Amino acid sequence: MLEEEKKFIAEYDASKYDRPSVTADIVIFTLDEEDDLNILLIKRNGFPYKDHWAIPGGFLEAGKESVEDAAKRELFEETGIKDVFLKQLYTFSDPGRDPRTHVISVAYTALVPKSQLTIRAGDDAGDAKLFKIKYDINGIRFVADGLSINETQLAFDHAKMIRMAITRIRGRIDYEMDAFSLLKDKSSFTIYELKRIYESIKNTKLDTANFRKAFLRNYVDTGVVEALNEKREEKGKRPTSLYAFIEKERNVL
Amino acid sequence: MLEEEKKFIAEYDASKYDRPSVTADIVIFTLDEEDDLNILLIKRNGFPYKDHWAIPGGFLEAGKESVEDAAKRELFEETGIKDVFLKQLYTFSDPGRDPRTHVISVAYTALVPKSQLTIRAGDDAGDAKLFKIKYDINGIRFVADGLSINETQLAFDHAKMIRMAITRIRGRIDYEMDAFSLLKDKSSFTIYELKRIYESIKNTKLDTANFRKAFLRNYVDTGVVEALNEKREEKGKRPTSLYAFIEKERNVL
DNA sequence: TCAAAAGTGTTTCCCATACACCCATGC
DNA sequence: GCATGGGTGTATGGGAAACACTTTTGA
Repeated sequence: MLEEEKKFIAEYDASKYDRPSVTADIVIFTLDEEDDLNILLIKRNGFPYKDHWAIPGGFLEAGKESVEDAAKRELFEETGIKDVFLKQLYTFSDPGRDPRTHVISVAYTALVPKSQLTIRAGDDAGDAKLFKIKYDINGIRFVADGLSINETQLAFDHAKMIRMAITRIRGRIDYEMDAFSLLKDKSSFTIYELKRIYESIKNTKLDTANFRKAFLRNYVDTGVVEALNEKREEKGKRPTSLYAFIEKERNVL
Repeated sequence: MLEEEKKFIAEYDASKYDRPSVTADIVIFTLDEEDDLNILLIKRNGFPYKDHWAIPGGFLEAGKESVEDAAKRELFEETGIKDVFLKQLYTFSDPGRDPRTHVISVAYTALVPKSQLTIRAGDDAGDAKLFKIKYDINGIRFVADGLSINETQLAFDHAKMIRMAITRIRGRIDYEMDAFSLLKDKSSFTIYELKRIYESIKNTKLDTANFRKAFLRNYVDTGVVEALNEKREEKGKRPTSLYAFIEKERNVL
């Protein structure tokens, strides 16, 4: 590096430009016992939007971490989860979206099997809960034991983030491997477990025969999934063939 | 709003959290006279990466504008273009990606017909040029009259941004309406002009008959494109039917 | 009459969809 | 037996790909 350049950088005064605050926010999807799509919301402890429900997230520690690392850190603090599928969704940056100051939020999507989730209310959250996602004419509703929240009641522009995350995941599921992230056990699952994940995300019923054929063609024949020569037995049912997902490097796009 | 909340916001001290700088960077694609895909690069006037080529961009004026508005402002300053198709690509936030300080860059993609581009070197740029995008075994090269730049020579992580932008646009072109943005005249174009755009972006040759059928089915039959009952005559060629793109609200996803 | 580009028709194959039907298990 | 869910076979239709062919123009 040139001397001149070293000098420039040493004397660089970042404060001459106004800087925004930056947060990482995470839309965490999971499936509940009934195979319905759920989302994790936390109840805000402080202002603004005190006592409103929101998606988890927190401020970037500038100079120390990337926003994705901040998201991972927050995710771990909020849910105890590590090594999770985290996908950048969109960056929200309207100057007025947070009443305190200009806050830019980079939203991420995480797909997590419920068995791996440890939900706990952190410092900033009075409560943390999984909510079923229900669709009606007025938009999306979030439902958990007794509680029913309309999307307009969420903090900040979090409803927009969630809507975007649902749209995105639905669009991606057919040609990406996102669905596998929601399996309880990626290295031993049945076609029908995977099918139920697809159905929950797309909010439709799928044909068994056709799903099976697509599964074999797209995943097994291409080597993404390996057929284990084992069966899982459950009472009252015919034993089911098991498959294993071969983990690959994940693309950030 | 509660009194308590008002007080909280009034007394909120944003400076207690370290904040990063934020920039908007723009990958501007266009087609040249030979229908090759081009990208706009500027030569940096100041440190860091002085005299290196980079994609245009600039700092967000925090509190005054969204990052997208900053991108539009920079785009106008650099190219004289307004009302352009701008798509958020990805947010880059590694703490070390800029030697000055932690700089988070939100990258955007713009597709602009060359006829609408007014290229001029701005305050921060010693030079601004359109470069042909060439692919070889070593990656991408950028070529303009005499100049040939390897992707590793670009400033910051801009090579990564460009590669991502190309991948994204290729993936989107078949099911989005991005290609229309590159037409000289969206309200009067031929099938073959559109076909050449597809070919440049995908870097392949397409079959005339099949492209025509897909065009009629996907765009004309769905009302996205209207068949004008006019023909454009050019010497030496059979007259070509003209079509008009019906502009719709654009989705940010 | 020839080159160049516009435009048409046909055939083949793959795949999505629909749906009827058979299989293995526990009770 | 029958309910439950696992698993198979087949018929249909539409679209993608390949390609041979015709049309209109200017030179």
